[in-house]
Amino acid sequence: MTELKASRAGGATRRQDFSAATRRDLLDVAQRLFTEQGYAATSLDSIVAGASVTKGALYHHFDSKTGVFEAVFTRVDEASAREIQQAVAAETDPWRQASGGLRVFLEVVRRPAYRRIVVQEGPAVLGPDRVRAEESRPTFALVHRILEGILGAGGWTTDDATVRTFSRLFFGALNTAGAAVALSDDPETEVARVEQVVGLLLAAVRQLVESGADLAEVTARVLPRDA
Amino acid sequence: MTELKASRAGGATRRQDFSAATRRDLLDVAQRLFTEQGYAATSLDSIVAGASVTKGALYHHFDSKTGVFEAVFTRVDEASAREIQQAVAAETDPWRQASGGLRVFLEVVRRPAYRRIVVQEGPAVLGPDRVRAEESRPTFALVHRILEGILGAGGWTTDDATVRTFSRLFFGALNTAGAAVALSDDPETEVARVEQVVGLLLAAVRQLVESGADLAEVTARVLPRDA
DNA sequence: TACGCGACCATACCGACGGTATGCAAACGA
DNA sequence: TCGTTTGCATACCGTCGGTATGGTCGCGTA
Repeated sequence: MTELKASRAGGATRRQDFSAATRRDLLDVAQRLFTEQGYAATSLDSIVAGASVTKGALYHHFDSKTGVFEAVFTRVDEASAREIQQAVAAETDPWRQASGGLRVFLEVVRRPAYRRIVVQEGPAVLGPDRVRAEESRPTFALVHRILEGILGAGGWTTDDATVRTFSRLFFGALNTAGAAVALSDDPETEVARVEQVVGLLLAAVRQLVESGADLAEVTARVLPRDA
Repeated sequence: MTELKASRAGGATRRQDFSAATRRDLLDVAQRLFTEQGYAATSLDSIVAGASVTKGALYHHFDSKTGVFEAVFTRVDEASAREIQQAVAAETDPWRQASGGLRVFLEVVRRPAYRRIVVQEGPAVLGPDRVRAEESRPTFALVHRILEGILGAGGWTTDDATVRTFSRLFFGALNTAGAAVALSDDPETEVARVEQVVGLLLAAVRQLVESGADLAEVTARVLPRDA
């Protein structure tokens, strides 16, 4: 991949540089193949062939095929989170943060790597134990923080558990929205529609929050606890 | 599985009865194993062994391993949709329909078969082409119809595409909510939290809808289209 | 009732894949 | 310079999804 591997990138010794280079090459090829063909259809042989190494090298750096996927998954997710974070950090008002973050997220989610690896195949490959640790995912943490700011605004202090549940719901909605956008024939107008709907939801929540209504009471009115 | 197969269940000829019985046995075993071990970890050999047949029988009824999964997927999804449909049909008011449907859905989604096969592994195994046809899924159709009623109430007629996008977002939120509930240490209180949050969202939307506000305008206010 | 036919399924086999055991060379610390 | 360890290559195995082929028994028909 890299013609002459890395020429003293930053590691202490030469050995470490070469090692890190082959590891990076493996991850690059794996990410490409996973994105193009999916996890199941991508063989380890094709990965090592693409990186011009053998399976010995792969199993030296990773413990299994799932391990390779997990490393790719983490890398893609972190890169996306960094990108969104930039847009969020540019604003201070929670609502404007949400606005900017949403726009960048809808941009990121259209990229094949994020969509296929993180959204589509990630949960199935890594399993529920990993999804359980969704709180540790950087993109989710971003959404959670923004929603904390929104729900906390106006002195609307709800307990942490509810905010976390709210974040999970919202995060799930965003992911499926992203999938819908990515698969759409006309992504541009689909993005516009998603922004409208999310805007509607946020506006509705905002109005309710700023009205100072009580959560439990409002909920009970809409979803009556019949006998 | 069934001791003496089916004894003239409903088919015209005896041959068809036996055939349908083995097919059903295969699906039963496959559903159990897919639920317990997941798609990848379930071998066709274990399926045919559980049904006391051979691979010849399996490949006579299905064209591939994915075909078996798809059949199981459809069966589980349809059964769940029927169950939810009953709760929905018991009400006429769209909001009460949503309330009842949500409660049953949160019950269904806690069952391992639905969670693992439909929510967790379905999208990854069947691929985006199938997810693209999400509109054809019975559970989604249910959500879509209810939300049509809600958004259409009060004369709030939005175009079909927006309603569909809204439904997709909401459906995605419900699925992740279901996963969160199923994986929770304390499912009961988690269900309560999800109902609160969904209630909050519905209440907020309801208030906004009934206020007769304009969608585009409201959205623009919350998510400003900066330069 | 004899019979030919086709649905239904069993058996045997193949190539590919994930994973492991072992060997080896070169770079590192001393 | 020398032993050690790190980084990787090679050879191999068990398992799995899928296929090709053959057999058998129920069923419509004459």
